[in-house]
Amino acid sequence: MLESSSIDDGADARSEPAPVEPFLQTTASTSSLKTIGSLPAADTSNFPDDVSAHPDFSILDGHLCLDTLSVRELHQAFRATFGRQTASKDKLWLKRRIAMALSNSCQIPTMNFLIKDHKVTLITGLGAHAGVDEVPGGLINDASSDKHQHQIPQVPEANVSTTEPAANPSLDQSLSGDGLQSDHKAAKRVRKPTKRYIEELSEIESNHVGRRPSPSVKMPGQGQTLHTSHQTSITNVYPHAKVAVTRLDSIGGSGVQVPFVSRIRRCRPRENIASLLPKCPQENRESPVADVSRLNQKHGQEMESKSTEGASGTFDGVPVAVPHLTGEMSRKHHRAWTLSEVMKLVEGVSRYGAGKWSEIKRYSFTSYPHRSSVDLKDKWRNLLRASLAESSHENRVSVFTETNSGTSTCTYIVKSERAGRKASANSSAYK
DNA sequence: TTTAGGG
DNA sequence: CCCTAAA
Repeated sequence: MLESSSIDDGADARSEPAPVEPFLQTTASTSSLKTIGSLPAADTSNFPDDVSAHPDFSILDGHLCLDTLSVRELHQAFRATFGRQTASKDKLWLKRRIAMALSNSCQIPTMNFLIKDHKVTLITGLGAHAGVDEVPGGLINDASSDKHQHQIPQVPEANVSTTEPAANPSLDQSLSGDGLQSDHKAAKRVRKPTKRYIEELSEIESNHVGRRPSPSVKMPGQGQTLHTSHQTSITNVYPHAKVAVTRLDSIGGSGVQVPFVSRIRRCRPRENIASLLPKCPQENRESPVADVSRLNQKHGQEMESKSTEGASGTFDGVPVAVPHLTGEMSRKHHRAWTLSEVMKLVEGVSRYGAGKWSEIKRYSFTSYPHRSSVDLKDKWRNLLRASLAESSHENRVSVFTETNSGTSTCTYIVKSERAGRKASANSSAYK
């Protein structure tokens, strides 16, 4: 799972992985749970007191791996966690209960820790979100100043809000800065739990009493987190909390947790995928799906770099071979977003407003028939998330410039982005 | 149908 | 990307 992140961005060698990777590997993912569990908490004692000062972490330090504990030890842990005894002898239940409580008590704001030089340092929130307010504007400016001169070359960030003042309140909120976290939450449309959610809950309940759920309770979401090499969330340092079926809400690291259990995807008999992509022939009938997708991904990347003038629709009929899935479950073939697509999207958002996905799709993505309006929405959300996550662990490089009028300090915010798909470097100067 | 948001 | 509730 770790490799997948490095496959995504092939040329990632420059991103100084040296200080961080070993740390991650020893504590986070690659080493097995047993190894860590049997270690007498030596690993965790490396953490500064900021972390272990939290009451529940002291417990967690001692019992990193609940799997190895006996029932009696589990009882102790339970009592330490909940402050009361329990009569249950169900090991699984105990583990779940403890792990759930532990993970729920981890209210540590994940964005405020920086792992660097083998240490976890606490970022005292003052300037942590300095660059947030220029996310979309920076996107546009960077993209346009990079290579391409688009129809909207220097759209100031105000443009985003002036074109559609009322249409994108969420965007404006995220532009306006820090105090938005609660407001943003409140602005979200309330949503009642889905059927699947209910099913999962009931399934958990039934598993509490009965037999083991299934031997393959995999770590949820190991592969899709946004961590870059410079920062990782605290919760990721303790992957053994896998027993806790919770999942961080990823927007802004707000720490909202939601019960979650991985489950096999329900297969949906898709009608005919050929109608989506008119040009795809019937060839890859039984070709290995993974290989084909990898290849096509590469293909897309190359096209992206080749068609730097972009936007001219050279991409339309790229014969991306869609693997016609043999039989039941299928999925739209993953197509990596090209730079021109992203730029189109950004431009469209700035023109029609975030949320007008159908319009953007209609007017700006006529040459990209494979991108639905939902795709646009998803991509935009990902971009926002990425830039949010990024803005919290950007590296500041101060440059002192000697001028005749005096010495001015200019702090460049160099984004430690690895894929480098959108903004590569954003600069903001202050005195 | 479109949008928003969780998975 | 997928799925689905709301609008």
